[in-house]
Amino acid sequence: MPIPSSALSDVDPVSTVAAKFQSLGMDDGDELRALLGIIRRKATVRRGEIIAGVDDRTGSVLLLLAGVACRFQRLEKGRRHIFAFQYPGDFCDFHRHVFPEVASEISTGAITECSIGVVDYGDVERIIVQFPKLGVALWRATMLDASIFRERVLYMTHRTSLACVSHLLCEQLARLNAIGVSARTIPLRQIDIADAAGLSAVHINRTIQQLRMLGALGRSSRGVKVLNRRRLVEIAKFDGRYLNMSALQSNWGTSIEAFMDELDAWSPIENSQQLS
Amino acid sequence: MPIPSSALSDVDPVSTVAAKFQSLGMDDGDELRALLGIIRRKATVRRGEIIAGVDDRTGSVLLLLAGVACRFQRLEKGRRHIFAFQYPGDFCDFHRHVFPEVASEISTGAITECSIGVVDYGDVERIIVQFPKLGVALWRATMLDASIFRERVLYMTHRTSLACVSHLLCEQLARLNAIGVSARTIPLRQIDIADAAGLSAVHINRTIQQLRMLGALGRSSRGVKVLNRRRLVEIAKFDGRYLNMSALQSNWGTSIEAFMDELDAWSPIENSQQLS
DNA sequence: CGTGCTGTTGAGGACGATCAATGACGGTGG
DNA sequence: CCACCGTCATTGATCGTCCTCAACAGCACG
Repeated sequence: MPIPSSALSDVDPVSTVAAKFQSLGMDDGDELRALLGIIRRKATVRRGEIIAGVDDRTGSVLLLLAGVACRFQRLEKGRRHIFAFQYPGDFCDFHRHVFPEVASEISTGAITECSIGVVDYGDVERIIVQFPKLGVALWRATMLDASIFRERVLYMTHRTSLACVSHLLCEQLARLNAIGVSARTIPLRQIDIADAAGLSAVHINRTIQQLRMLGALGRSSRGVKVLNRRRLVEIAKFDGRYLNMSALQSNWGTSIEAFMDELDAWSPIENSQQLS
Repeated sequence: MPIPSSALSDVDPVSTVAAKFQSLGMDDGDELRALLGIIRRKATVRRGEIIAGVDDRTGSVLLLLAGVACRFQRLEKGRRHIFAFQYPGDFCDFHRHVFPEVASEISTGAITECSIGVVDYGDVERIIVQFPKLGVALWRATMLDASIFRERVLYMTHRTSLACVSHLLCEQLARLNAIGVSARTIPLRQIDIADAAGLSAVHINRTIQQLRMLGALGRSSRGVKVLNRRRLVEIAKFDGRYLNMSALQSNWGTSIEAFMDELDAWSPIENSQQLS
């Protein structure tokens, strides 16, 4: 039985960006080539560092090529709110160039070590004029972000922490899956989950322990280890359609059944303790 | 002393759309004329009715010309989550045309009687190609929506209900102000506020009573009556920069001081009971 | 081999949900 | 003109979730 499991640093940038574009409704045509063609250079950012800070005034758009990043805002008392997690193929900071007046407080940080592509925003404007469909695709990317955020807020507001956290984890699994990464460990600290879910780290810890007792999660020194995706999906009542990721994996979303079958094929249930 | 107070049905569609476009970084040039030129017809929707439902499959984009609308999603048990309030000049349902796969569950409803302009989405695509700057402006409109939503979520997650509700009300005042409406009554029911803030209607009621005792609000049979904006802004710690509404009123945002001075000039403090 | 970050556990308290009933108001039809 | 009814606002009481503070354990890293 093949266990597809590639680390996040192994992803191929080109195919990842292509997959992302496919999920935005573009085929791999001239637009994709044009976009890839304007990547000027690459950079590496270490875990915990800022990729794009509040005060940066460069004309560069950043495209995440490997690793996991997050868009966040600092609040008073040093707290942090994470609006979005970002994976290879995602643009980190388009908002800062398209509408800088409005998104001024938002930074992007590296959750794991990240590799990023640097693109000149002027070049983006140029190829948007050349390929109007590309402009619409980038617009759609913003709407996809909004959709993901809306769904999270729905869970934050109207569900228990158990559903909220499990849903958040399902989202990460789906997005990792969409870029060809089938790892069972999600590289997020409990603090990251807390700041994204709007809950305290203490409560996240207790919720994760509940999910462990339900057999969905396991223990892991760094990151969250998923033992049983099917159970996680059940607990979260996860329906991935809002992610529009039919491109790489038609199993998520359209048919939960097929999705779960496929998952269990390579994700044996190792642990099934009951919550007493 | 002049009391500028125009009802929402009195707003002039053209100048309102123009103001909106200005806040998106466009000048009133050919793009605006092109956009206004493709409005095919107008329609009226009564209070409480659906403007754009989940299953509507028309090729028409709707542009709110008068009234207040909201973008919402129905949840189980008949509950409703309001993602955004919409005012004249706002597009109601671009997401449904630009990225229908992802925004499928979202409807738009009329909070007050609404007048809407109907635009053919094909026409929009056509003039976007003709005026690439217009495409960017619409992209920016989506980002502005996202910014407003982010700010609300920040308050929902990290503040008390008092700050959350007062902030929500400040946002509505600012947006009304931006389209030239200086009414002191916000046409939202407590239920609407509850569904937007993610709180129960009962709790909203108690929070509003607190704001009344603090002298910020008054009583009103329908809608929320604002007695003292300055106090409301203080309570909310409202900073309107995230709305990017420098166009019509430079007083909001850039300088809270000037903003509050200007407000008090025409918003006399009628009621200043103390919270015992 | 320390040192700091991350995860874990306990106890107490505050905020907001829920349920249920009542009041106030406006619109409608007889 | 008045009776009726539905919507919206209001109030009280109880309960649960999650926060906060505080202390400690364990691991990774230098």
